[in-house]
Amino acid sequence: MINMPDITLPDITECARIVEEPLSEIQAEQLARWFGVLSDPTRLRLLNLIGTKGEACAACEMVKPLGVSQPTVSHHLKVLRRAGLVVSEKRGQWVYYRTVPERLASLGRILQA
Amino acid sequence: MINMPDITLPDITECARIVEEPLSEIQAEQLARWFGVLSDPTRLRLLNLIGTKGEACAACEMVKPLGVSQPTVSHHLKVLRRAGLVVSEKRGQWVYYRTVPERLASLGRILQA
DNA sequence: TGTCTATATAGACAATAATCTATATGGACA
DNA sequence: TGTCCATATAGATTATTGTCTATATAGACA
Repeated sequence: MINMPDITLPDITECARIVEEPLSEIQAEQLARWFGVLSDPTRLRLLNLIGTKGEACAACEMVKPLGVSQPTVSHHLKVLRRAGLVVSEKRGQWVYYRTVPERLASLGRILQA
Repeated sequence: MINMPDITLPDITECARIVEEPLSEIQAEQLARWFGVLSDPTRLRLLNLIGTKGEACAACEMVKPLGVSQPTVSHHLKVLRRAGLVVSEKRGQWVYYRTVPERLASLGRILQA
């Protein structure tokens, strides 16, 4: 079965486009947290690795190419999962990850004027 | 005269869309730095304030509504300026800021699959 | 049911970054 | 030219976060 995000972050499309409508203090904090998820190179590489492969297994396909420890990969995958940017699915002994492109896209739209 | 960015960050459009083409370690680091600029609520509020007003003066229009000190505003404006997300122009005694929407938009496109 | 292995958690540590107060700078205008 | 005010810098402090090692968990499969 597919893991859903632990934390349901507010629907990005509800936030004003960044340079158009006024942004409340709370919205700014939520948005900042979103961008914070993307502000780490290891997480971006994980996201990219999963995205380009279509699907990737945590330990078997990510630890070695990224050159960081297994707990570090686990930690970052959790951050991505909680943000809803990836979903995971256990098959056999391994956990496979896929990206959620719509989630990324909706974040991207905030930056388009 | 208009201030240009101190640091010329790599053209975002040269980076692969995040979930499509492979991302090098260096590209990931540059991208992460970009998103890092957007990962602070105070900076997002500054960007939004400037964007919605069309133009805003540093001390006279930003310090009070944001509820942070003048040096803090100055610091964040510098970060935004160096990232090329805003440009500044001195007129009379004040420095006025404008956003650079294309710069934001190109960053946004990276997230669109 | 027991063992083995993938993944997650705990806890420590180091680096980064956001904020403040105090002070410097520099340019506008009398 | 001198004063004043907007802005920038310096330096200290605190909070956050990314990483590691060590260990726990949990579930697949013999």
